[in-house]
Parts: sequence; C-alpha cells; structure tokens
Amino acid sequence: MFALLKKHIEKRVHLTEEEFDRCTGFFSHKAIKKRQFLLQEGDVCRQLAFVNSGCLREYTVDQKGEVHILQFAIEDWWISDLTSFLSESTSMHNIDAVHDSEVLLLERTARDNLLEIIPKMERFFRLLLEGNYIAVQRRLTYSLSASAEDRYLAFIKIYPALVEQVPQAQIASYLGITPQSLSRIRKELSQKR
Amino acid sequence: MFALLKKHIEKRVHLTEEEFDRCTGFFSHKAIKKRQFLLQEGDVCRQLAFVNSGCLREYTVDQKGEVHILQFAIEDWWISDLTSFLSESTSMHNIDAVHDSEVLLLERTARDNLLEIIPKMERFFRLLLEGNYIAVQRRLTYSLSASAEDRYLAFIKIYPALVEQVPQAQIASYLGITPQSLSRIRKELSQKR
DNA sequence: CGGTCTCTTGACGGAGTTCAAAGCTAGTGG
DNA sequence: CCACTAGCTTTGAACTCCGTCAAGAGACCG
Repeated sequence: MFALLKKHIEKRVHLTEEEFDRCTGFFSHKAIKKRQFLLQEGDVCRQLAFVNSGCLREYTVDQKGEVHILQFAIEDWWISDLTSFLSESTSMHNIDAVHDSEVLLLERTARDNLLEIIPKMERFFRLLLEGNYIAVQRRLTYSLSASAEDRYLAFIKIYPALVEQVPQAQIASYLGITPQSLSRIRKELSQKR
Repeated sequence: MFALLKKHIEKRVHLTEEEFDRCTGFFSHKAIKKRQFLLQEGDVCRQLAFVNSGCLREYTVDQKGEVHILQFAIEDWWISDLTSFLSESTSMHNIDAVHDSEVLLLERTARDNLLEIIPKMERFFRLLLEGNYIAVQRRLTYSLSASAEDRYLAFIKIYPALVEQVPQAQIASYLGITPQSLSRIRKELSQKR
C-alpha cells in the first residue's frame, strides 16, 4: 500500500526505514469511485492526496457553467488545491475521480505533526510546492504563446500516460479548447504522418 | 528608504522596532535605469527585489522572438523569478525596468541568515510564495476561460495603478494579445459608455 | 525641427467556436 | 444474445475573434 509512496519520497529526500515507517502512520487510505468528489467548491481543502492508482482531476466551473480542468493526477502524483490548503481559505475548485481510484490522504494537522517529527520532510514539501509553481507557470506561458496544436503536442509529450486514460473532451478542457477543435487537430496530425 | 518596506512587512507579521532594524541590514539598495536588467535569461536569480519606486517587469522571449510578460511590479511589490531563486536553477526569464526604479535587494544568503535570526519572517516569505502561486493560478484560469476583453477588464480592476504607468503594448503582451487588438478593445469599451 | 516611439485604424485571413447532426462504442436489461 | 440507450467522438457549415500587414497620426525628446 505504501510501496509507491516510498519510492516517490526516496527520489527526493533520503529517509531511514524507521523514519519512513513513522511517516506512513500519518496517511490514511481511501478508495474513490468514478465521479466521486474529494473536494467541492466552497469547502476548504484540508488534505493532500497522493494517488496510488486511478486518475483524478481538479477543475473550476465558470459563470457560464463551463468546466476548466486545471490539473490531472495519475498514480505517483499529488493532487489538491494548494491555494486553499495552504491559506485555509475556501476553495473555488473541485476535485473528483476520472476513474475509480485509490489515494493516500495527508491531513493538514497530520502534515504539521509529520514535519515536526521528521524535519527532513520540510524539504520534500518545499519541493512539492515548487514543482507545482513551476508547472503552473509553464502552462501559463504556453497558453499565452502557443497555438492549440502546439499545446496538444506538448501535452502528449509531457503526459503520455494521460492520453490513454482521460477522455478526449477532458483533455480539450485542460488545453482550453472545445472537444470539436481537439478532434480536428488530431485529424490534421494523423494526416501529416 | 525603508519606510515602505516596514509598512509592507507589518501588514503580514508583527516585528518589534529592534527586529525590523536588524532586518533592514540584510537588504541592499539599488537604482535601476529604464531598460536595465535585474535578471537575464540563462543566469540564476539570486535575489528577491522589493520595489521602492518605479516599475519593473518579468518576461520570456519565445522561439519566434516574441515577448510574453509574466508579471509587472510597482512600488510595494516584489519581483523575481521564484522558480529560479528557490531551486537555484538557471532562469528562462528576464527582469528589467519599465521606468527608472529603486529596489531593495535581498540576496539568497542574506535571506537565509535573516530567517535564522528572525524566524517570524518564515511566515512572511511563506505568504509571499503563496501569494505568487495564487496569482499565477488565477491568471491561468482567466487565460483559459475569459475573452481578451474580459481579461483586460479584470486587469484594470486588479491593477489600476499599472494602467497609468505601463505602455499599452506591454499590457497587451501581459494579456496575451497584440497591441492592435488591445487598441480596438479599448475603443469598443469607450463607445459602450 | 526631424526622428523615434507609441497608439490607432483599415482590410484581409486564419484559427478556433458554435450549432447541429450523425457515428461509434460499451454497458444494460430484456 | 441482441436491442437500446448514454456517453464520447467526428464531421460540416457558418460565424467570430483575434492576428497580420500596412499605413498614418500623435507625442516626446534631442
């Protein structure tokens, strides 16, 4: 149950066997059915979720009722509304499962205790926040400068695993275009080869 | 010289007079002429800059040679490439002055020492990072969902002070549109009222 | 003054949207 | 095992927003 998490942490900070065992005590396991929510708009995001299997997404719904996907997370990734989690403010985002999934949850208080007991993990969470920041900023740069086709090409290059698992219409939402446009872009690309 | 910084910090954490005085010792003052660089692509961003007066901007240049402005900073704001600063990686961004400006610089090592001497400032810098993260994410959401007109309206609402100080072509770059489009949008808006 | 920088305006073109309809696929129940 | 439905993708035609290219109008500065 914690094998994936262990490898994930070890890539970033080195823990002893004993430290890692104490670490796992702070996590709780949860199964999430397709379409089930982990976070709903208006609530405060109180946990970080590490994905063991399946796929989740984070999205906003705008005034026109349109969905904009901000992030996907498959196994070995984290998902949460960091803005809400860190500042304990109500979230404007939703997180739900694209497929049946299993996650390990780390509550805010559990995280605080974890950081006190194993200060090495400070580094881990700093890296996590930085990684998120970098990803959002890269996406912003892309969405300002690149065409829909280029954004799609970048997407399948960076996240090949997602292309298989996520319905096309949701990838379109992530890219900021309509499902119809993405369908046409894919047609174009397949004809070029 | 430090009056603005003092008020700025006090809004977020409470320092004694003596703590604040020790704090200021870590900053260095610098005047920056219009178009002068504070950071150039390929360098590592080694400092956080607090703007005392003037205006600076952070931007990338894409493959086509086009400029995309990521952030402006006028007095009472910070500017730096946080991605590069935090991870000590080479930056893909440039920072230069839109007008003659005065900034207070806080080097990485100075910041580390400051945090050791005055741990209260940990909170301050965490809030700074969070604020940046929130701003980038809000911008991403906007650029995915809103029209150029709506993005411009949001811009002048959030940053009225910038509209006066920054050339229109640079605001267009920030919004991800051409100067011509922004000119037309402004014309439309003035006719509506 | 003349030169440079910035903003405006017009005509045209292209990328992506919208609306509508039809195909496809997988799951469900008779 | 087939028929039916629901969800997802594809396709077409008209339209819209924004970009591109080109030219002109102000404004500022030496």
